[in-house]
Amino acid sequence: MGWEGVRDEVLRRIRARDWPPGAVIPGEEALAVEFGVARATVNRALQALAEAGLLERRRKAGTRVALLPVRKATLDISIIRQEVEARGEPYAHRVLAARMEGIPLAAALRMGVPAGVSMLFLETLHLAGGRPFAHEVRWLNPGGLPGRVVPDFAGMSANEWLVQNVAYATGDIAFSAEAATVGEAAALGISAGDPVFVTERVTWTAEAPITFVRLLHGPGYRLRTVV
Amino acid sequence: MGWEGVRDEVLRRIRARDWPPGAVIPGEEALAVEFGVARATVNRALQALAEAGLLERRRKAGTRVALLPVRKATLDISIIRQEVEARGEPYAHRVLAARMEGIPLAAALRMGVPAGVSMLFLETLHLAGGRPFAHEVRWLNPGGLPGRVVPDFAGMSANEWLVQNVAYATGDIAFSAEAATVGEAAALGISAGDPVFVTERVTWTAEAPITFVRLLHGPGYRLRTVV
DNA sequence: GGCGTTATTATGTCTATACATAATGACCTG
DNA sequence: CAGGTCATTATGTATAGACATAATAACGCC
Repeated sequence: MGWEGVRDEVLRRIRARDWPPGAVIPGEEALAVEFGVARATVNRALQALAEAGLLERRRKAGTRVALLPVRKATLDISIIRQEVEARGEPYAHRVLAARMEGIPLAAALRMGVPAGVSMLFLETLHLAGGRPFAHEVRWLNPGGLPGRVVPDFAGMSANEWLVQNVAYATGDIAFSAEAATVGEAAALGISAGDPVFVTERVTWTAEAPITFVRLLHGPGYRLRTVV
Repeated sequence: MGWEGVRDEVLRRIRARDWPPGAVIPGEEALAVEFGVARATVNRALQALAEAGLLERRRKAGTRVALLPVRKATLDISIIRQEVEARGEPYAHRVLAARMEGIPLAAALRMGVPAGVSMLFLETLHLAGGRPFAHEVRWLNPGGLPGRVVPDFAGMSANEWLVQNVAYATGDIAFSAEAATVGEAAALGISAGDPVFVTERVTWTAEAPITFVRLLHGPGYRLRTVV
């Protein structure tokens, strides 16, 4: 029995309530003996279950079944082009605006910089099969970029360029539902006031804030967790 | 240097483009020698980075820096009561409807059962500080529950009861933005057509589908990733 | 009894070694 | 040259043993 086998058996016992919520389960040593494996193998299995939120582990106190397991859902944040192509539709994008501009307060707060700082403002429309798929508004901090060089984003969207050139950064993401403004509705080909799915993302490197992007998807868009 | 140290150093080299996207990085053995640790320690570090989507590993082929790293965002799916209380507001809920009913096609498709099967239909309003916080519509399969016993959900919401009693199940989650119907708007105290943030969740155990729930959050709600 | 100190203990991690597994690339054969 | 076979190789996993760490429980002191 490998560590996945141990994991599955422990999971089975949790689900079967052999070990009810809140109960302390046997120690790694005991389980290792029972399953006939090394303690390290049990450790790997229990760590995986703890990571998933089903077990709570504390040194000395032992391992217990989580009382209110926090289910962790994971989302794949992929490039919009990939997302569109995965639907079997041809991707295209149009840059609607690209200019240096002082950033407004809302964006400044999220990026943790003073309002009014000059950044590159980008407005982009992403198309799937020729129809509007997502509307993107972005502030980009040129000072945080390698070589401080910014391409025009005609050939490659900022989304994709950043992933390839400033990738491996950290960030926060928030999702919400909002009513489309007149301008947003026009870009997406919907009516003002229609509900839009909003993704807001802030990206930093260790040194500097990189970008704040606000992405709008029109009606019909669904964001799904990966299994 | 522990495995986290190795992970951080590898991450640093990726970000610094010492190892550019697509490049094959040295093998575990070589890195172990370089860092002066055991191969198992390097393995742990590289596995963590592969899990995060920054490295791609294949037996024999080696480890390479991901060309288009798929960033994985994780969400904590907590109990609504906890979510409300975390905001410092008192939680309450009201069961608006609870009756056996044949499930409609949309719910049947998502649960993978024939339409019209009789299930418990629940409509619940979750309140934060006395104001509507979320509107919940749920179909619950009594056959999948332990002892086939279903409480009334006056004292504890179905949300919380399920987590405690049928927990550790698997599920799919999808998010979208929709316009509130007249009935939904009335329940949430908003206007019909206002954008609502919709969470749809299907839950199974190994044996049977358990529940399909559609959760509506009014304007102002934001779903955030955990760091 | 209250409180600070110490011993104990379960998990966390590292090591060295070994074998398993998958996939590549070279080799061989028709 | 096409196609199949096999050796090679990097990762995947298991092992026993050891020490580190954190947190509880026991102890002793006042």
